[in-house]
Amino acid sequence: MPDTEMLELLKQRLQRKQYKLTMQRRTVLEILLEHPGEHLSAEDVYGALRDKSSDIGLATVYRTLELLVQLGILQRMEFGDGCNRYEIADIEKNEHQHHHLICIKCGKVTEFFDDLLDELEADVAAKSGFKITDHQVKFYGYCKECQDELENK
Amino acid sequence: MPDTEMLELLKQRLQRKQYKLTMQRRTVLEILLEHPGEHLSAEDVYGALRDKSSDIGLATVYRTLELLVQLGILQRMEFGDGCNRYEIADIEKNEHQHHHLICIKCGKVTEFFDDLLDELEADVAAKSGFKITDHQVKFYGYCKECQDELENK
DNA sequence: ATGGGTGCAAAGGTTTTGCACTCCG
DNA sequence: CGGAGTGCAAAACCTTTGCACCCAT
Repeated sequence: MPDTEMLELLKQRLQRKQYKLTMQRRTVLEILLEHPGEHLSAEDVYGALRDKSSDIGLATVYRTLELLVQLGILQRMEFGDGCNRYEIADIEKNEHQHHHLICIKCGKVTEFFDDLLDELEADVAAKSGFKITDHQVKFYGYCKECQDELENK
Repeated sequence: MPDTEMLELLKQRLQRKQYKLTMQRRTVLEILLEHPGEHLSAEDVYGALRDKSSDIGLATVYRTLELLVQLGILQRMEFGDGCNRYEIADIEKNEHQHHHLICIKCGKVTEFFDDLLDELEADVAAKSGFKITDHQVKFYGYCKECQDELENK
């Protein structure tokens, strides 16, 4: 989805709930759009803002990130390093889902696209009675580089 | 796996790394074994310990829980309520994997057993080059009770 | 103009750490 | 016995909150 469409989506979803479109909200979304495939923490976003000489308070960053999650524009996640991380959500339903591969040696997080999970989701919904709206999958293991390092010792 | 076997496993894995078997470590494991299917936070464990008039410091509870995770005896997880939670890990490889269903309305967390994920895991490993050692799956949605409540309004 | 949004600083909650003392191996 | 493990309190972190001021609608 192009950046201009994302801004449009933000406007729509804010309006629907009578929220205001402020410079801060637009700028935080911009930062996330400029870092695809990364998983930014509130502090990361705050840093990126200062680099842009955009003066937005840290509390506002926290508030905005959570708001964008509520609007379904961002997805919140965490990889065990003690803080929440955010990235642009997979908006289109027919888009490939993406999961995370977390290296337990170097900590690197990479993305993996796949939709084998649809089957599992349907199965879970049928058997459990839950009405599933979202899922999150994390795989832990050793990335290629760390495997090589381990072998060369 | 019976409780006595888990204690045996703890002894083995501690010994292998030259760690000591202390009363505190045994007792924390006991607490976790006494709460199957729950997802205890450090504070929860600390509370359960005081109920048992077992006097263990909160810092030790934190240290012990992390140690047990390193030993592969516990699994760490979090459900977005701001603290880490722990439960006995699925030790046997041929055991059914268990996933978590998190109600986004009432917050209830229920377990779901399934091993459809083996297929996905193999696929991910083949395509990504990651050597996968573990995975974690969370489904978000509405539990049966909350669905009913929403319909009756 | 008016109520939601923001910035700042303070407070809150969870987890980690430093250090003297304890106790397992 | 010696060093890992523990308890306590303090510190470190991330995140939330109260309040006066600002600015989209």
